[in-house]
Amino acid sequence: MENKKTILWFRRDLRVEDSILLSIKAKEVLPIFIFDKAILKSLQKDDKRVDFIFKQIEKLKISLQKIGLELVVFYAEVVDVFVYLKSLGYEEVYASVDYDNYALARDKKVEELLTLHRLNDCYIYEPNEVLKADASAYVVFAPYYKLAKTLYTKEHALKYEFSNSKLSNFENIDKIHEIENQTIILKPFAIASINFKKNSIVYEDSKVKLSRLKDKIASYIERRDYVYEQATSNLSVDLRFGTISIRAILRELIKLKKLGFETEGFFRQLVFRDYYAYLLYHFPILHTKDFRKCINYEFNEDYYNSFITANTGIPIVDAGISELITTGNMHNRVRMIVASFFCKHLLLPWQKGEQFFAKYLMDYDAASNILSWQWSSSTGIDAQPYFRIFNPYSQSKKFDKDANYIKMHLPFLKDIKAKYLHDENFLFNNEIENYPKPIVEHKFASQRFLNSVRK
DNA sequence: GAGACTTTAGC
DNA sequence: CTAAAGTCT
Repeated sequence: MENKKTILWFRRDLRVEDSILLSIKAKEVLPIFIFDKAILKSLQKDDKRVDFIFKQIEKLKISLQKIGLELVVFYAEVVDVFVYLKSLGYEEVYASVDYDNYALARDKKVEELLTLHRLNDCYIYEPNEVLKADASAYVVFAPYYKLAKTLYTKEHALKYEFSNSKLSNFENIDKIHEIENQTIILKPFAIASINFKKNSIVYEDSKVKLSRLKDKIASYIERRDYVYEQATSNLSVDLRFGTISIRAILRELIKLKKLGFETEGFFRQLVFRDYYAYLLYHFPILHTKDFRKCINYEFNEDYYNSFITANTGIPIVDAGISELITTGNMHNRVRMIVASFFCKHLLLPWQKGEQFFAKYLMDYDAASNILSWQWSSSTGIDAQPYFRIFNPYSQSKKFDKDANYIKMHLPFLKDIKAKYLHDENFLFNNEIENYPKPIVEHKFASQRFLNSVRK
């Protein structure tokens, strides 16, 4: 290792502070980031995530310069980048783990070219760290969590320091290196060079969000489901791209605990995120297939189109879809409500809903998204029991009592009394300007779903 | 507002 | 035996 030319491949860890990648000791290192053509080609040119990532890459480049390094940015197919770097004498690459199908297939191809070292930078635990006595994986969260807690040590929250490795010599370091047909094309360092549009959104700094956790943590468990309140951490997008280290969050929790705050509820949610990545790692079939229960889905295109255009006539559902499309985010409780509605009331296959979320969510994470949809549809491992069907009206009444969330995202409903927006009878029997009547009736849809479960 | 509904891993 | 992001009566 000592004499090798080493690539540090940033992907889900777009930061300098507390980076396992930068703690790697090597003779000379080349930090890189790849705008993957295989992924980008399927996205719309104004995709908010690409804009977000580009802005993080600009920040990362500057942060790396401050410690004597540079970031080389590629716009290419991943394999083409490593063929090129191999031709320049690079022999090994370090990168954070990624367990979704696309990432696994991509990494396998990279491994055929160079030595790939995987780093567990994104999760608290290693995938084989929390296992049953017979060394198999847990399929129920409660016992997984119980063991995970007892295994948790200070080491899990360790802060990694920069190894002071020296930068490898590389030309045109300030350009974007596009590779097309084995040819390098040098382009200016701008989002237009990867054929995407700049967005005017200003993203909140992850450290600011983390510092705000102190004000939220005490009431987190009690308030996090109230969809109009800013009671959640909003850190999911930072965990997705590694603009904050999971260990930095753990250290913050340790600090808050010392100050006397009850932090376990939030910690448990972080472990849930770990657990979902762990399940996808141990049971890759979950990517696409129903695991436990099977549902006789019917793909009704009218239902689907009503759903994705926020025209189901159920206010909480349409408000959620509206939030997703306009902001790239959706409150977690609303994600559960709309996913349940999609699978159970509309009898649409969860995979279609998962893909729809994937298209818009800023914090899109394959493991969290797939496993959450599998939970909602009652088809996954440790999923919601199939007979438990969310009543969207009860849910909105409970978690958006004054309909503030609904009215924020569907402003044309602002003059309707909140209680009517949670009232199925009212919505069925009254005309609302510019708004359709509900496309399904709750009781009918629930019954239809139960009849569609293959036992 | 307490109890029924209902499944099953894991200890 | 316990636990699991709920609903309905």
